[in-house]
Amino acid sequence: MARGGENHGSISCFTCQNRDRTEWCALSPDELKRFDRAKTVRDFAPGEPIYHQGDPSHGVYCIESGLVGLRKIGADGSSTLLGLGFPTNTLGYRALLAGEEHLAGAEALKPTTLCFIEAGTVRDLLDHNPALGVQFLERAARELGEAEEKYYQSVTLNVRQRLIHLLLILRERYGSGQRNGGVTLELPLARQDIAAMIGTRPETLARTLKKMEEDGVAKFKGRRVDIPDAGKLLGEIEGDAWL
Amino acid sequence: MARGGENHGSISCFTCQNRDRTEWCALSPDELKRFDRAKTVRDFAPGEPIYHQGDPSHGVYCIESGLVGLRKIGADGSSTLLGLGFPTNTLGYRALLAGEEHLAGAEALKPTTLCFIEAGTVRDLLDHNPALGVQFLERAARELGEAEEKYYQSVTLNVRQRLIHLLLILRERYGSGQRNGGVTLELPLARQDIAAMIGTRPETLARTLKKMEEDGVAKFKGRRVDIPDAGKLLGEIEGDAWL
DNA sequence: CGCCAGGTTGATTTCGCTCAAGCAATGTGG
DNA sequence: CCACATTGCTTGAGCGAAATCAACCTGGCG
Repeated sequence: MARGGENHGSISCFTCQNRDRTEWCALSPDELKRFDRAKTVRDFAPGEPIYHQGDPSHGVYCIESGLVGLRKIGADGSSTLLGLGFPTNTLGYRALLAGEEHLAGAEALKPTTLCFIEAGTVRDLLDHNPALGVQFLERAARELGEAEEKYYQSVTLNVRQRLIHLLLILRERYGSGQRNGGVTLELPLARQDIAAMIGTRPETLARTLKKMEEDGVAKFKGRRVDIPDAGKLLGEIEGDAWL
Repeated sequence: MARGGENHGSISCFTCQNRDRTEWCALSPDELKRFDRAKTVRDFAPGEPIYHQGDPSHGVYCIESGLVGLRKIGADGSSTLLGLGFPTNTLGYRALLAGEEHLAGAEALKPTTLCFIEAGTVRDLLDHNPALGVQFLERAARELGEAEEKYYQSVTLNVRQRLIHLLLILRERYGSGQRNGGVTLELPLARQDIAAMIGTRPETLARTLKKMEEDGVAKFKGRRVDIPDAGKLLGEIEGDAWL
């Protein structure tokens, strides 16, 4: 188990590149000052837990950089990734606002830096700045739509189609186009975690990857994926509502 | 196709029994007056559509009485029920807040009365009353949790377990306890729709029901269900996080 | 070098879907 | 009132997708 770094006070919300793409863009300069003073910055190594499934919410976590996974462990020990957290995303707000426990645990999947803001501070800001509430409301509404869509896909699509959907989402962040119309991407996830993301087993995933290689729609070498013709991938899932 | 009733002005928000269990409890008397004047009341017969999948959101619908289903139709014509709307629930707020189309269509499953509030009015109230936003925020956070849980169950549980979860939810509203510790419930749904709720086919559902009867855990006569020992049902899904 | 976690492969089984037919219950028109 | 479509539900047979169980690679890494 790798150890993550400790606090480092070097990061300021005022210089944060992400800020205007987060909910916190609604804060006034005064509020931002308060927010900046109240926050705690912390680094996490891959695999390191951020909070645990079943914990009450102590506050929210704003992702500065890296990648985090929301993992739910079943009674039988099986693990499912309910979602990913990217930079600019705020984690843990759901449990805080609903007054519930965390449904899933959060852990770093890549070296990650995030800012923790204590529950009381969040609630206080929320009480005094309606615009912040609106930001979170819009965010919650969007995520609710995504969650419903994910459910719908899980009951209507097979493993191969679900995998393709995941690849297309990851392409937006980790993909790089190529001259010939193809795409290459460096996956941020291990096989096990890809399986956990689409709700299947590693064995089934391996077989699906192999079949896709045989069909010539993608090539998988370690975490590198080559997609010669993205259109062919899209063709396999056409008919789906796409966002 | 049965025709629903027309507008009837007889219902007032001031005498509405449900009001303090809805988001609109946050409205001031003044705002409520405005809300009451702006609303449109309408009856729907079973099967009648309220709004359609893919429509932009024109406003929200507050369920006064009855039952509504949120149905998503696939490219192949298959239908999935993404959720149910009970009295006191407000429908259509997600699409409005996220600025998206309706992911699913809404239709009455039982004779239903609901109040429509036009988008502009909702936005206006939201802008002037932060407490209303907080109400919707809490609601969205709760529903987000439910949606994630539903997704999780769809990838980890089999048909029988998903059916049991549904029965336990319906028991809360349609169940009546019996002297001997058993429960009887009158399902508000046809077989097809029960199947659509748990993401399976009617044939599979029929087989599952039969097996459960053979196992003596429940008896299904039409829409009436008899559960001699609720503990036995709970036993089959124990280990799950329960709310 | 040996160990171990992660990944792949193979054999088998289970679950749920598809297709097809049969069977009430309900409705409709003659 | 009866012949008959229609619709919703059940049953059966066969198939296919994915889980399971088990073995075997592979590439770090102490």
